[in-house]
Amino acid sequence: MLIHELSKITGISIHTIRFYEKSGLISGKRDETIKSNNYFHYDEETAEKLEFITDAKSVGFTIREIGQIIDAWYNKKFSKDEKVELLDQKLISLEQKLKEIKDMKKQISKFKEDILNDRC
Amino acid sequence: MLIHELSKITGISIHTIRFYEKSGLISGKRDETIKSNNYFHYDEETAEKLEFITDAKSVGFTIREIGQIIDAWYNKKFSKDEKVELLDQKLISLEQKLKEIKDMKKQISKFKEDILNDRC
DNA sequence: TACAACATTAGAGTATAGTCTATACTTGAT
DNA sequence: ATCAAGTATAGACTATACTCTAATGTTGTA
Repeated sequence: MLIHELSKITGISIHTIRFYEKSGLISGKRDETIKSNNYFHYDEETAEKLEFITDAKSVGFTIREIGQIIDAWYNKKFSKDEKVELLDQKLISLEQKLKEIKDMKKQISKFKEDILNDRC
Repeated sequence: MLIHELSKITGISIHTIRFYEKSGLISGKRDETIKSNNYFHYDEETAEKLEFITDAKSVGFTIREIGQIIDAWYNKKFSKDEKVELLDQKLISLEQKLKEIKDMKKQISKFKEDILNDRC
């Protein structure tokens, strides 16, 4: 599929898709049999990656981190050990975020109780 | 205390403290009895706010959101109902973040299993 | 009194993550 | 053939959250 359709099915703007392409998160392929244009073609896998990117952004991973995770998943360049180590790191950082959010929930709940009980 | 000490006890740079001051998150008081300078004076409460800001930033709240929470907590301008409603909103958004992170943990764990079992 | 260490403001610079514009070429329907 | 709609690249612009520099004034200790 071309970028327009990829944008339509993922809900991500064409500009943003191009930005992710430039950032190395995804990569369309050029059809060498077509000489008249330079259009990028995208597959289902790219659509999956874009969905992952959306989720990963919302948990606070940076573009660089998301690139690393995608590489660990799709890229042949890295050894099994390297991939597993990277994913383990990310799991640890997610565990940390989980704890921070739970603590923040407690803190804000306490704020709320104090307000309800006129303690401030 | 002056900004240097506030920086030292919170571990937040003077530049960043001034940035938070300009952003309205904290506000030092000028000592009107001292005519010779314009120095800001900070209290323990400000140090507490800065600690809160650090925690809130790390769970992904923006400066604007953090300002709202601090206002709900310290500011007399808002009604009890307004304050509670804001904090409830933030609790809901934390609950959402919690879910997203748990889902991401599952997804990355699955990636990891697939790599360990040579399914990719 | 000298001077290092502290304080202030204004504004410039940086990094991240987009978002948009300009220019130009290609494709597909009429 | 025309022309709207799609595609590509380069680069400008924006927002957020700092981070730093310059210029200038104040304070405290030797």
